[in-house]
Amino acid sequence: MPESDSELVEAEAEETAGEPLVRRSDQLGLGPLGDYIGFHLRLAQDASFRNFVRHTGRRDLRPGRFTALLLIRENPGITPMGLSRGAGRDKSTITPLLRDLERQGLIERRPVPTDRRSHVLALTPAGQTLLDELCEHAARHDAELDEIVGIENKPAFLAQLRAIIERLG
Amino acid sequence: MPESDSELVEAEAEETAGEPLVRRSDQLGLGPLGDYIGFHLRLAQDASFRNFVRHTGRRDLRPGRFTALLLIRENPGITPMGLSRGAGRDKSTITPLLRDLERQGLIERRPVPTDRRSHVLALTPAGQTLLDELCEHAARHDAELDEIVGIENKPAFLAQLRAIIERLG
DNA sequence: GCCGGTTAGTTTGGCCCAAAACAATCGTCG
DNA sequence: CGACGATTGTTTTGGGCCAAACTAACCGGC
Repeated sequence: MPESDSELVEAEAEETAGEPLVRRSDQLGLGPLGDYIGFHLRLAQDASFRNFVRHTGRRDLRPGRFTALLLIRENPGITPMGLSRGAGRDKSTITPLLRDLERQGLIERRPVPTDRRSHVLALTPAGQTLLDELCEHAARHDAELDEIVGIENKPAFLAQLRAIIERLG
Repeated sequence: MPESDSELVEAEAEETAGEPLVRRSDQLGLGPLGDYIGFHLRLAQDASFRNFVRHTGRRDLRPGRFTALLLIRENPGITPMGLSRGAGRDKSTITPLLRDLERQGLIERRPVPTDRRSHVLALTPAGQTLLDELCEHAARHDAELDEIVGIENKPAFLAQLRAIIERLG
């Protein structure tokens, strides 16, 4: 009976003292990624995004909605195309966003007499109220970022982000 | 015939010397957004993302795929969950991503004998070849970012991004 | 051995986003 | 005036991403 029913045993010899077959997920190497600005930019933006949502508590009002409402308030007479450029989003992204905001009674679209293709956007009273509330959350959220970066470093940090935004247009 | 067929004319009196009805899109105000780190983080990440795609030329291989391939190469024996944590993506995002990479013949999934729930990921030769090519594009892309930020500022800049990632994790 | 809590991976549903195709309108130039 | 190119906004299509619900498998204690 020396080797009656053993056939698939040798496959495990690989494990001895060599690398483990399965890599534990808490000791990963990043390779070149560890030094890439782009990679860290992505992770930092994700973290900031999630923190914003955590602050507002409402999952239905993401940064995109907030940006839209704020730009509408700050720029009376803005059109969807203006909003698209100001928010850095494609116009095809703006259409359903405005449709939702309008359906929720937060904004109004008014026809503009000089150009029948376009229309002008404005906050409703409900929209202003909601925006005021969101602004508080956003301010607290960004104050956290200020603290992490360090107030004294903020101007330089913002300048670097702006340089990336402009030079890579 | 002093006023034979004119009735809807008075509506235009509003335009005189007051604010224009329609805001031109090249002179937008940002309000509080102009000082928000989060807002600039989002725009910078968008710009970096688009620049990466521009460098590779291929619209089907976004940064997410690149990150996955690189982490698989850098961490032999990595599992989908490890990849999820390393790349900072939800595990439900990883599933279709791996399915596609496998269908394209770029990666392999091997069963792991000690845990029948999981499997181990590995690059195929085709995957290695493609990754090598992508690495060149990625290096050039990130070198642009280095230049924009300024090599002497890069360590501090990366440290600030990492601080955001960790403290808001 | 078995049972409750945990973990790996998949599926489903929903939002955000962009590219491309399209209709309506505008401006201009002849 | 009238035609042509540019611009506004919508729709369609396709992808990435997340959260929650689900299945299968693991692991601990009893």
